Amino acid sequence: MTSSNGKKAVSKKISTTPCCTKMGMKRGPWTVEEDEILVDFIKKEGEGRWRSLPKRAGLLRCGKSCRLRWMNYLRPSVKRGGITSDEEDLILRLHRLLGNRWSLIAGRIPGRTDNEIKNYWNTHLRKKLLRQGIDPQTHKPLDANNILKPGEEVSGGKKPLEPNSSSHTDDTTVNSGNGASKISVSVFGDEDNEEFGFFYDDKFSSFLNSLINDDPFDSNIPISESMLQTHSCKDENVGTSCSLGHDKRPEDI
DNA sequence: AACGAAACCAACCGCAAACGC
DNA sequence: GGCGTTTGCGGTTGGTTTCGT
Repeated sequence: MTSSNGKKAVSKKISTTPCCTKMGMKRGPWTVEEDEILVDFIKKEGEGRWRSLPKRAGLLRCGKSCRLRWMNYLRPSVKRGGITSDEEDLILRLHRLLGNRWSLIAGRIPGRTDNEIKNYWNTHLRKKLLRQGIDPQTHKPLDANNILKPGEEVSGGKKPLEPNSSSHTDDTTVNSGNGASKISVSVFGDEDNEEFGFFYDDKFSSFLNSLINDDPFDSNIPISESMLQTHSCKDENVGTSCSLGHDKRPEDI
């Protein structure tokens, strides 16, 4: 697309059950003009009320598309450019702990979006771990037959994600839904799952901070799903929303 | 230079939770 | 509490770019 990433803005495809084309909405890559309209409007009116935003801003896009474009690309806090080795290390650590909870992972990496991290994981880190003989979902060693050798391709080609990958219950288990369900995390190798108890916000924060700074797992700090929810954040410095549940809308804050 | 394969990544979809009445 | 609407998330798609032959 032509917009800020330099790619061509070409209108194209797209599949069969569009939510936007129903109402005559435009789909596909954003143009520079559309980006400008969206940025200008949000500067004036602020984020939120995505459903009505396109109409108010004069865009022929659905609200979802506007939100996505803003969150993943147009926000000033979004950092462009390659993932650094430090960021990569952090992503690995956080993924080991949290699994495919991209928004939560992104929330701890300033300027990176969930979509970007998800893409980076699927195209780089997943393969890297496989080459090292590590299961990218469980972070456990693979058996010898499954180790990806240099130059070998991940089976499944362009479908890097395992079906139901989010539902496996090995060592990084995250129950679906929010509620009061607990997250059970084992990061200590091949031992049985560690079922952590509940604890509170400050501990979660320090836990994640220790994750960033050092190996947190020596500390045996337990982590619960409810804490992850509580730490939904709209960090000014952090590009993406990182709630597990759903954030309060801006007008509610 | 031409072609095909692989890699990359923006954007889409479906779903579930939160919200508001 | 029920119900419709809105928002946000994770998984997936497919067009474009890059790489290899």
